[in-house]
Amino acid sequence: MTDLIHPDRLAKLARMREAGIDPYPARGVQATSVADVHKGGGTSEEPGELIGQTVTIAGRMMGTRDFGKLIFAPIQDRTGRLQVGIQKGRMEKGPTPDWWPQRKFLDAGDLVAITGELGWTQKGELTIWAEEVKLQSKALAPPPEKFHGLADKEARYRRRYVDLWASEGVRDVFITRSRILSHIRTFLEGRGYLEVETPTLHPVLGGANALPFSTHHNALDMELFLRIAPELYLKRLIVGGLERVFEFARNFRNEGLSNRHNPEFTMLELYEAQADFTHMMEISETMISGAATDILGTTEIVFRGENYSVQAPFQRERYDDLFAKHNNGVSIHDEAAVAARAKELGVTVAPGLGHWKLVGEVFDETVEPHLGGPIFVTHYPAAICPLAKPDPENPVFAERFELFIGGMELANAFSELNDPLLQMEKFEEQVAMKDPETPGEVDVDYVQALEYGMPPAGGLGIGIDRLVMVLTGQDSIRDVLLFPTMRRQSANDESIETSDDSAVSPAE
RNA sequence: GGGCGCAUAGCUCAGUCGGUAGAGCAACUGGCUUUUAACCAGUAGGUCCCAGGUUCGACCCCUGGUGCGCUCACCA
Repeated sequence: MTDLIHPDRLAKLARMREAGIDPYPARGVQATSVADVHKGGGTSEEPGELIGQTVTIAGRMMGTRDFGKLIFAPIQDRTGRLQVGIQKGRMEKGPTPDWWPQRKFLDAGDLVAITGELGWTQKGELTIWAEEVKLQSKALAPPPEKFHGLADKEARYRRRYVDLWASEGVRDVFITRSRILSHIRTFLEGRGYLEVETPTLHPVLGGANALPFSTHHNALDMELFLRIAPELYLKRLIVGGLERVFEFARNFRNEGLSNRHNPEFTMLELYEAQADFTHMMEISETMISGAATDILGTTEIVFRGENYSVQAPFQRERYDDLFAKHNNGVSIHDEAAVAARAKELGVTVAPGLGHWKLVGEVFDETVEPHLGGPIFVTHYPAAICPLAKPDPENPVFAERFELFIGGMELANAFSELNDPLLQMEKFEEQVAMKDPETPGEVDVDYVQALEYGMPPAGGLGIGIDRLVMVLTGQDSIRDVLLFPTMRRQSANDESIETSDDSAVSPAE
C-alpha cells in the first residue's frame, strides 16, 4: 500500500466485503458512451430519441451532491460527462430494491455503471434517473480537488493517470496527438507510402549527431546504441527498392532536457525515390496544413502567444540570404567578416572546426529566433550536411531545408546523397572531426548499400512532438508526452547512498 | 552543468517580522428529493521536503542535500 491510500476508504472496503459486495468485479458492462447519450438526448426543446429510454453508462464518479433522498453525480467517461440522479424511491422500484443503504459506500473517484431512464431535471439538464447502480471499481486513493484538478506540474507528469481525467483539457491534447498521427499515416498511405519498422538497437551510430544511450547484448556480447535516428536504415530500404517508406521512430538522445527536448522523442521520417527536397517541401506543407484543417478545423493557430497561419504554401528563404539579412549584409562566404561577426556575438567553436561550423553557430544565434514561420530555410552549406546531396548549380550548398514555426525547428529534409564515394569521404571527415571521447565510426555497411545504387530520393524528418505542440498550443514538450522523462524519486536517503559503489545498503 | 523560484493536510492554497499551524474541497457523522464548485451543523486528518547549524525555542533564519518549475548553456 502506498501513502496515498485513505484509511477511511480502506475501512469502507472492509464493510463492503462484509456486506457481500465485490468492490472489484471481474466483468464490465455494455455501456453507451456519454457522447452518444448526449447526442440521443437532444435538447429540452427538441428531445432526442433516447429520452424516456433506459440507458447504461459507465465511468468515473467525479463527485456527489447529496440531498438526502436524491443524489446528483457527474459521471465521466472517455467522451465526456453526464449527470445521473439517484432517487431513493426509483431505486426501490428497480432490480435492486435494497440498494439504498449502499449509497454510503460510494465515493468521488469510484468507477460505476449506471442504468436508468434518460430525462431532464427541472433546470433542464440531461440526466439519467438511476434504476441500478453497479460499482465497477472502488477508488482507495482520493481524487484531486474537484475544481482545480491537479495543478502541480510534477504531480501531473508523475501521475498522468490522474491528470488525464482530473485536469481540464489534458485528454484532448492526447486525443489530438493521436489524430495527427492517424492523419499523417492516411496521408502518406494515400501517396503510396509503406509504413515500416527498423531497428531501435543500432550497432553503429548514424543519421544524426547526438550523444547516444549505450547498452549491451549479453548473448552476442556486443555493445549496442539506442538509435538517435532511423535515417540510414530507411535509406537502405530505398536501395532495397521499397521506394516510398515512412516510420514513426522513437529516437533516443542522451542530452539535456528543455521545453522542446526530451531524451526519447518521436520523429517521423519518410523517403521517396525519384523525389527531391523541393518535393519534400510540398509534402511537409500539404501534410501539416491538411492536419490542421482536418483536426482543428482551421489553419490559424496560436502558439506561445503568437498567431500563425499554417495554410500551404509556406514561405521559402535561402540560408545565405537570411544570414546576410540578419547580420548586416555579411556574406557567408566572407570568412574574415563571419569571424568578426562571431567574435562580436561572443560565439565560439572549437578550433579546427572551421569556417562553416562558425557560420552555423552565427546563424543559430542571429537568424533562428526570428523565424516565426512557417518558413522553409533552404540551401544549407554542404559542409555541415554530411547526408545531403550538393546543389548541382553550386556545390557549396546542399539541397536541404529546415522548417521553422515559432522559432522552433520542426523538420529537416534533403535530396539524399547517393554517391557512395562522396558519402564515404563525408563520413571519414565527420569521424575525424568528432570528439574522440564520443562514440562514432563510419557506417561501412551503409556505404556498401549505396554502392549497389540508391535512386535519387528525397527524405524528410518531422519532430512529431513539436508538431503536436504547435497544433495543440502547448508550450512544453512535456505537455504532449503522456509520460515525460522524469528523475526517479528517491524513496529515502539510503537509495542515494547506494549509488556509491562502496556503500552497501542494509535494506537490500 | 549555471542562474532564479517553489516544496505546509489526499487536493488547491493561506500563514507565522522565530513562541510549536489554518481555510476551502475531498473524507467521516447528522440533516435535506432538482443540484451544477449544492447547502447547513459537527468530527477527524500534519515528519510544515530531508539532514545539519544558530537559538531558551526553528515551519520561519543559515549551510548542505533532494525533487520539481522557469531560464541560460548543450543540442547538424
